[in-house]
Amino acid sequence: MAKSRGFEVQVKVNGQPVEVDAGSDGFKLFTEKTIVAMRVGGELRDLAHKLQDGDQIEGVSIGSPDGLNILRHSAAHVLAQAVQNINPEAKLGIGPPVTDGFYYDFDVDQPFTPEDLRALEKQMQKIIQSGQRFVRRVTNDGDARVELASEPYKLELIGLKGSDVGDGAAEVGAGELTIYDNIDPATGNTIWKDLCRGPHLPNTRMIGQAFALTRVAAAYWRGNEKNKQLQRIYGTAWPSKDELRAHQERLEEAAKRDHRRLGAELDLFSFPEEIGSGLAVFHPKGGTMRRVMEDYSRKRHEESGYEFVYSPHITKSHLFEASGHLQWYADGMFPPMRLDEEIDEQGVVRKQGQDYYLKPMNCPFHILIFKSQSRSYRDLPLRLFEFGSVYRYEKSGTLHGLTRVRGMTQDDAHLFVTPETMESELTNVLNFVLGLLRDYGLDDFYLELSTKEAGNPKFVGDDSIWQSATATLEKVALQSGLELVPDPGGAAFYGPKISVQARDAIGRTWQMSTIQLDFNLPQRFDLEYTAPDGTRQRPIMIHRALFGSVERFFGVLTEHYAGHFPAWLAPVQVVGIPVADEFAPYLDEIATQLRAKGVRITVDHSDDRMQKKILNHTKAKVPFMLIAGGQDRDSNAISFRFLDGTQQNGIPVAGAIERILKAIDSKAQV
RNA sequence: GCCGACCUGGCGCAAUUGGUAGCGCAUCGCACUUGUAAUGCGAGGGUUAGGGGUUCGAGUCCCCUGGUCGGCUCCA
Repeated sequence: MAKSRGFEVQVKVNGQPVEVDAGSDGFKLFTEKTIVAMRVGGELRDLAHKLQDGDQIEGVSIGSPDGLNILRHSAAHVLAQAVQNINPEAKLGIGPPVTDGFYYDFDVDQPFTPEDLRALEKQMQKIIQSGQRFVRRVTNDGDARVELASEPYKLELIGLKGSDVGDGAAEVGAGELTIYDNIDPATGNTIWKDLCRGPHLPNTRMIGQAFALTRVAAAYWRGNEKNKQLQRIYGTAWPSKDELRAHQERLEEAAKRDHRRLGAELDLFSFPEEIGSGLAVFHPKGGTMRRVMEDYSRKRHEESGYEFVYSPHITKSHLFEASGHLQWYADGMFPPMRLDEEIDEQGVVRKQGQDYYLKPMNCPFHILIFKSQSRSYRDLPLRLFEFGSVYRYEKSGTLHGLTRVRGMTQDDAHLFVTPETMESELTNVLNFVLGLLRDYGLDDFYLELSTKEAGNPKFVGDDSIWQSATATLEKVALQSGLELVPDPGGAAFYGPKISVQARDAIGRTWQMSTIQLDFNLPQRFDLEYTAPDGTRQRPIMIHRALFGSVERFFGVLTEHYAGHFPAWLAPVQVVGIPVADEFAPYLDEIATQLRAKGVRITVDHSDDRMQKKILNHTKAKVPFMLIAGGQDRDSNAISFRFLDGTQQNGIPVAGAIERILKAIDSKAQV
């Protein structure tokens, strides 16, 4: 370390005062290899950044969220360099870190193939091992335009700057324009460079071996459908091979839970090609589960003051003109069926036809039920509930198993309330929703408040109405004590909403219930009730889906439980396995007793060996296996085998029945 | 909708440079009657997603349609 010549600067490192020579950089302060960057006065900087007197400094460890982003961002640069090594004609898009990894977009003539990824990984290895230094260089618009003349997308970013860039924020920050040079440590030559805000790892070598390119995809430049599609390469990078392996194992665990796979394995549902994309059929086992889910929901709704209504799947166009759906969301609806039109020989319409639409939402129907009679304030809150089948023409590329379909069943309720009761009703609804979700086994929530985006014509209705509605929702959400995350611009076109986000067993979050306030439809349909003073008043509508859609909720629960459902939901709750045929009648008799109590039980009469039966029913994830042989029959007992492989032998039949009923009743996962 | 990859008996997979479809599981039959994750033997089942083209010959090559997957966009 060079001795100071006459003056030193004082900085604070993690709050502790430290004196260093003038002109020192972060490498002087942090000798541990795990520190890859630093925060200076809160700003992320390269370790090569020169320290100033009075700087408040913290080291950024590679394993921290900031450190991981820097690692992945640097890996993205190396990927881009590798691509241009192999194909110098490739034009660079953007290359930011994302959750668990990074991507880089390229404009290339030939899309990348999976084989290209292997070659690119090798090329990246070479770059990483060559130990190139990432060196930050401040430039200006004019110079950068000259340097990057052959990179049209970078030029566009230079023109945009700061806050306008969206995803390009990793390239050009709000402050000065910078380029990172990749310097060959042996020669000092610049091997490659990229417009970038940084910071970066000091050296490519620090990326190490724990990275992988994972997939290729297309992505619109700057996320806009109207722009050219670039070819995107996704990768992942971690501080160590163990962490990379752990990440890959998490992906494998998620794949094992994939409801599309489990749906086929457990014979729950399928998507026959003959029906059409995004349209599911539920098989007997899935159907049983659905019925149980729905029945329980019905029971709880009934207890909570909801009334049950039914409405048809199709309607004449007028209803959706009145509701505004055809004006705003016709693209998301199936095209109309034109009925009753009569045309003469000359092709002239003799009788005007009628357009019928499949319904994408239930609300207009429930509104008509409200309007079927004069309403008094005594009728309110009126809570109308329906498992309503709706159809939405989702773009083919967005369909995904049961979680994104074209035909689904909403557990939909519309509540008509007075302004005075709106707040208490919203509170009730939120508590009801959370309580019911807990019964189905989800208990880790946060809330999202979706509000309108100023100036977007998609949102209909008065600003002042939006403001008061939003304020009320926020108040109710905060009272719940749950974490509340803002979602600006995420509102429905007719009003703001609270959505309940649930974390599943492996920490993924799913949007579940939504509670939406609507001041718009009551107005469009001219809804009224008579107030205590005899005046006519407009009710407020609350839209509320609890599962969201039954199909989607079914998929989420399947993934949450990995197919190992709690006994009350399991399609087959108990299976009897005789040690030999002669014990089957003994089990049949126990099965009769259990069936009388409403338990879903089968006795396996197949001529498989007992061991094979255990295998089969374990794979089918039946919560209780009841095994019976001579010892059990002699003592009027049975033996339990559970899915984790444990067993309890010689349990008296009466106790066993009680054990099973208790598990079902308590909604426990056995 | 856009880009790319893919589609072989119910399911999971094989089939050298285009040469005439195999395996495992499942299903069915027979035998076995067994104490906690696969008993043995045998049988049936595919116009290789559908259609068209190239070729003496197509699961293999080309085109169209449908569907699936990964992304982008969208998500009332």
